[in-house]
Amino acid sequence: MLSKKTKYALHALTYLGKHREEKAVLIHDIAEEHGISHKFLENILLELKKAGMLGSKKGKGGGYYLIKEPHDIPLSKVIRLLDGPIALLPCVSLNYYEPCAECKSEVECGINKVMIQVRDETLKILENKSLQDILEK
Amino acid sequence: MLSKKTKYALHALTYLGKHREEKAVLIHDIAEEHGISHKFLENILLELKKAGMLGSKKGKGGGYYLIKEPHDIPLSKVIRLLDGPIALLPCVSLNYYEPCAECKSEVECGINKVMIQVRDETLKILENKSLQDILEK
DNA sequence: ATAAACCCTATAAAAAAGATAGGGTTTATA
DNA sequence: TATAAACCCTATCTTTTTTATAGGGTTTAT
Repeated sequence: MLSKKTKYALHALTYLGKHREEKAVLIHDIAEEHGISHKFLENILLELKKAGMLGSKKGKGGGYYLIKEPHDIPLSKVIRLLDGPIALLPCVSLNYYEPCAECKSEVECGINKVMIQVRDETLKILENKSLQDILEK
Repeated sequence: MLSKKTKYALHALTYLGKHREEKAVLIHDIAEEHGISHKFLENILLELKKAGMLGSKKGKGGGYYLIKEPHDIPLSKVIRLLDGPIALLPCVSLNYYEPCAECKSEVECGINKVMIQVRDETLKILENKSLQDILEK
């Protein structure tokens, strides 16, 4: 399951996407819209900013705004940033690979073979669907 | 990511599948093979048993054994039993549905639409792949 | 009888997730 | 240029979930 962090991030991005004509959107407004803690959301927006998805303007009248076109923000990127691996096993993760402690041999293991299929089908969707698709619904 | 519980369960089932000619396999043997805590694994096997996937024999000379053909144990069932929902969002889970607190309207939300696709593609694999496939590798 | 092995429930420990706190820096504007 | 608004940053606390352990109960082959 996606963490709240990721869900909040997706909702925040959606909100920003819907308010693209505005120069900057306040954390406060996004938080209120979705009933999220202001401070918790702040941390998330900061991460999104560091990852290059958002821009911000400090000071009075400041706020956050998208700096990419919605179709250039794949959902896989958001999920990986906030939640880490998309794969169901560390040993088949493309971005966060780690061996499984309880597994003697990745070559002989039959479990990872299936999980590679799941990973690939999932990525086929999440790498091709973007914020644009969420906005269009 | 799959929890250790689920991973251990899959390894245990695999072990039992490989030792089907034996009448009963000891928890101890499975635990040792994969470096798992005996007692932790015991709880897991108990859950699998209650779910009707395993049989057991008490007393000296007892142990666990499969009571279904490996191809009749879909991976989706094991995962759902130990880990719960397979879907990435509670609001698109078929077996563990719950609304998302931060979401105002499921109809208007664009996020769940994508997650339904992911769920369906994932299930297409996990409901059709079984212990048999893991054993065959 | 005894020892081996599963059965069951409760609790503890560790890790992860979620949330909060508080001050720092920047900037529009009066 | 003082002030208030708003983002920036890091640390800590709380809660929840996951992982693991403990200890005794019951069954059964020998």
